[in-house]
Amino acid sequence: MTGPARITIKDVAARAGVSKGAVSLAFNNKRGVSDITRERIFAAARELSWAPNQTARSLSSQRVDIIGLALCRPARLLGLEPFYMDFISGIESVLAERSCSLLLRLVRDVDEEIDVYKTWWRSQTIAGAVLVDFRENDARVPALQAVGLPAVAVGHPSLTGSFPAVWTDDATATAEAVRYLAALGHRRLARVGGPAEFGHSAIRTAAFAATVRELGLEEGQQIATGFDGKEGARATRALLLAGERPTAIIYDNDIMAVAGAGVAAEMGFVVPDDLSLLAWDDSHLCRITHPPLSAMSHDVHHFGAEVARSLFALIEGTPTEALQVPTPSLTPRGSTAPAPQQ
Amino acid sequence: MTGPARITIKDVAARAGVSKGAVSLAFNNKRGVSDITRERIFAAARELSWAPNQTARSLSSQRVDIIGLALCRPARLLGLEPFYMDFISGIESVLAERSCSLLLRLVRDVDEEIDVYKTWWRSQTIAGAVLVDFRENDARVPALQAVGLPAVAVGHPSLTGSFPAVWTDDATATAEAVRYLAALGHRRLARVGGPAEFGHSAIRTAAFAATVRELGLEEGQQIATGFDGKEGARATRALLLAGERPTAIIYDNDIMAVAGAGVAAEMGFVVPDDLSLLAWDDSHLCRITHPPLSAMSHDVHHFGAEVARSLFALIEGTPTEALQVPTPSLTPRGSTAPAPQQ
DNA sequence: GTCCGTGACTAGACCGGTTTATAGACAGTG
DNA sequence: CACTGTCTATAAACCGGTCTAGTCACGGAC
Repeated sequence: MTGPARITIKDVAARAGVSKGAVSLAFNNKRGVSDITRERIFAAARELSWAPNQTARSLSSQRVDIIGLALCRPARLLGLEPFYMDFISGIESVLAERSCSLLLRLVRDVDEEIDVYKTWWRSQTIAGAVLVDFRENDARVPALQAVGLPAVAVGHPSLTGSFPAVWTDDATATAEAVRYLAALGHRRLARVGGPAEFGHSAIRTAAFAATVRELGLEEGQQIATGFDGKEGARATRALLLAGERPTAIIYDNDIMAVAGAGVAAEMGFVVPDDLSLLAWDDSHLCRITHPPLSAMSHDVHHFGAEVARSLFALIEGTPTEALQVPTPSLTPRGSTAPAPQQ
Repeated sequence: MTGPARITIKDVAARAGVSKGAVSLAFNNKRGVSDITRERIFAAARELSWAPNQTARSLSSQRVDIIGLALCRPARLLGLEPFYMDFISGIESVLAERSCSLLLRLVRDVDEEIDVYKTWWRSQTIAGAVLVDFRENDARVPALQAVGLPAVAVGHPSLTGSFPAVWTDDATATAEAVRYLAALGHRRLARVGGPAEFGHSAIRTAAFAATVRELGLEEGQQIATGFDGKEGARATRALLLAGERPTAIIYDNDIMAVAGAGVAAEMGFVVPDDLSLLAWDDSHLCRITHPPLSAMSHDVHHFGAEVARSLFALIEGTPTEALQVPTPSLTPRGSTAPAPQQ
C-alpha cells in the first residue's frame, strides 16, 4: 500500500483550472485573482480538503508562525506552578487569534535553554521567543542577542538588556504589602522569597527591607528559597520556630503560601488570629484553601497576553519598548487580620 | 540595512570544498563521506555556526519533529490542573531525548480541537498527536481517524477507537479506594467526580457504585461536576449539608480535594476525625496542605513519558497496542482515619 | 590486461509552497 | 488610433534542504 498521495497546491490548481500561483494568491488574500476565480479556487480546495503545507510555506516565505518558550525546571520537577499555567494560557489567547502556536520545552538549566533557543532560531523553527525568570547579568542576554533572536523578556528592564521587557512593579507591590500588614498592627514581618539569583527576588527583597525600615518596624527576616511547596513549608517552619517569631509572612508565590498555611496549622497556629499570611500571584489556589489566602493579585493571564502582543510587535518590526503591566494589588481575604495582642 | 545573508548549506559546502550533498550526508550520519571530509565539513559548519534549516529539511524529507497537544479548556480558564503540568513534563522528557518539541494549543471545545489537529496534520506541522479527556462516543475518534492523524489516546481502550490507548485501571483503583475507606469503618461514602460525559468519570462512577454494593455499604452519593476548585468546594458543601452526611469523600483530582478540605474546615469539620478525604492523582498539592491529603497516587510524569514513547512507536510504524500503566495506588496520609463513632 | 566491485563524491531533480517578471485583455485619454 | 494604466493570470525562479542516479578512482581476481 502506497497510501494516498498527498494533495498539493498543484492538484487544487488543476481542479480549479488555474496555475498554482493563482491558488497561492487566493489563499493569501492578495490581489491578482478575480472574485469568481478566487471562489472557484476555494471550492476546489474545499472539495479536496486541502490546506497549504505549512512547511513549504515557511520555507519559501521565510516566515514561521511558531513562538518558542523554554522553561527551566529541575529534571522531572513536580510540574509547573499555577503562575505558568495562567501565563501560558494568556500567551495562547493572543497566539490563537493569529493561528500561531506555542512551542514548549522544559529544560534543566540556562545553558540548555540557550542551546534550545539558538537551535530553534538558527533552524528557523520559531519566529521569536519569550524569556522568563531573569537573573542579574543573565547569560541569555548576550548569548541570544548575539544570534539576533527576537524575544520579549519578562522581567524588570534593568535586567533584560536590549530585549523589550514586560514587567510589573514588584518594588511598589512589595511596599504595599508591607504597609498593609503594618497598618494591621504587625511589627514583626517576614518574607519567604524565591532564589536570590532571580532579579525579581532581589528587587522584592530590597523593597521589603526598605519599607520595613521606613515604617520603623522590626527588621524582618527574609528567607530566599525555591518556589515549590516543600521549600515554602521548610522556610515557614524555620520562621515559626524562631524565638522572635513573625506575626505576618509574605510569600513570593501562592504554592509556598499554601504550604505555609499547612505548616502553621500543623504547628497549632490559627490563621489569621495568631499569624497573617499573604500570598503572591493569586491563582485559584488562594481561593480554595481555608481560610482563603489574602494575596497580592495580578492578572497573570493578561500579563501573558501582553507579552505575546509585544512579541508580535517586535517580530513585525514595530519599535517596541518596555511595557509595564498593572502592579499587583492587594486582595484581602481570610488569611490576614490585625496583629495578635502581645 | 539588508541584514546578514542567512548561511545555508551551500556556504558550508563551499567552505569545506565539497558539494551540498556531502554536507547533508555528513550531518545525517550517513555513509558516503570519508572521515577526513566529514571532519572538514563539521569544522566549516562550526566556523560559520550553521545549523540545518529545519523547515527545508522537513519539506524535503517529508518528516517533522513536532508533536501536537491541544487541550480543551474553557476560555480564559484559571490555568491547568497540576495533573497536566506533570503530564506534559513527562511527555517532554521523552521528546527531549529525540530533540523533538511539543506544540501546545489551548482550545475552547472539541470542535476547535478537531480543527486544530486537522490543520496541523494537513499542513504537516506535526508528526503526531496526543489526545486526552476521552468522552463516550468521542467525536475526535471518527474525525481524526478519517484524516489519518497518528495519535495516542489517553483513556480506556473501549473509548479510543483505533487509536492506541495508554490508560490506568480506574475501576480497580476506585474499588481499592472504596475498600480502604470501608476497612476504616466508613459506611457512608461519597464521591466528587468529573463531568459525567468523560469516559473515565463514568468508569469510576460505575466502579464506585458496584464496590459499595458489593461491600454492603450504604448507597453512596456521587456528584458529577467540573474539575476545578470552585466546583469541588460546592459539591463538598452540598454533601456536608445533607441530612445523612458521608463520613468519607473520594475526589477525582487533587484540586477538588484541596478545595473540599477547605470547605470542611470552614464548616467546622475536623479532618480526619469527623471526615476522611481521599484525593486522586496526587500532585505535590496533596503534600503541602494540613493535614496532608491521602490520595490514590499515580506517577503522572511516567504516564506522560509512556504516552510519548507509544506515540513515537506509532509514528515509526511499529505496531502499537493499548498500554496499561500502573494502577494508582493508595497513599495514606493525614486526611483519612477510622470512621467517627456514631 | 581486463573486468568487477566498492567507496567517495557530485549534479541535479525534487519537496510544496511564494514571488517576480511578463503577457494579454480591456478601459480611459488625448 | 496610438498610448497608457490597471487588472487578471501564468510561467519560472526560488527557498534550503534531501535523495537518487551516476561518475570516478582504486584495488583485487582471473
